[in-house]
Amino acid sequence: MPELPDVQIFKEYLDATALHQRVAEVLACQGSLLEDISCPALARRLTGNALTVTARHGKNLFARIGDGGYLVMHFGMTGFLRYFKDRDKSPEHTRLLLRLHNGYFLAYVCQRKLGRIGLADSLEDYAEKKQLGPDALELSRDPDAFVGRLQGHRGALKGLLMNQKVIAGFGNIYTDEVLFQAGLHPKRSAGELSDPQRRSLAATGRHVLETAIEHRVGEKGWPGNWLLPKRRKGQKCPRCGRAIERITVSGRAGYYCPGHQR
DNA sequence: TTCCATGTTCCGCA
DNA sequence: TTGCGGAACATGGA
Repeated sequence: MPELPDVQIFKEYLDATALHQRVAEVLACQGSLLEDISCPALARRLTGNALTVTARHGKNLFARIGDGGYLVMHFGMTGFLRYFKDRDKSPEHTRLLLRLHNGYFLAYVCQRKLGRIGLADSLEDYAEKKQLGPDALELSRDPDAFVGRLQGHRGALKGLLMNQKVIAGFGNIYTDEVLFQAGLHPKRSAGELSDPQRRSLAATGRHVLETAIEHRVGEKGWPGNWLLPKRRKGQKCPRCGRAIERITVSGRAGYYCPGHQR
């Protein structure tokens, strides 16, 4: 689930729940998910402080610790946050569990352990360290910058959009949706696109991301004319009725409509 | 049992 | 040297 729209919703969830609540105790910590810090060191850093401000860059969620640096959370393929009052309701696969001064708990849950938790002095430092490209939502709102960012690449469009070093935020799911709505084949070479086509791709990307966030489509179900609810081989394309096909592009499964994506 | 899955990283090839 | 694509990683459900 956790691509840019999902992480934006996690951010809003954290803002509405655990934000400003001081951490009383770190009750669980999976060391293998931590980047460049130990569990005891992380616990020392968090205990007695509150998460005060949140931010997001691509698929990374940042939460400022007191007035110091940031806790950085990446959710892998299966991560999410949960805020709850009864410790017995602690979700399975909780990898970091905070007890807060108001008696509630905040859990970072990650079944497949592909997520990461770390610290950063600033968003800029972290983005540089991870070589992250500009945030996809911000970049798509600036069509000229988006066009410039895509120039000079010649690989498959799907791989390009999923490359976090080029643009941070699109994953496998939403890349399929953007290319579907843009009418572009996932294997189409990025180098073949004209600048007007790149500009149009920015508008489609912006529309998909904003719609997904505003309507919480990941939770509530996707619009019927989107690819995502039909993202299985043999389903009918909601635009032209052709059968959806599955191909492998840049090492990932891609679903597309051979009728109108070229 | 085998395959597949919304994540990133690493390695080999051109 | 750089860009691209595939394999590997950890875990569990179909």
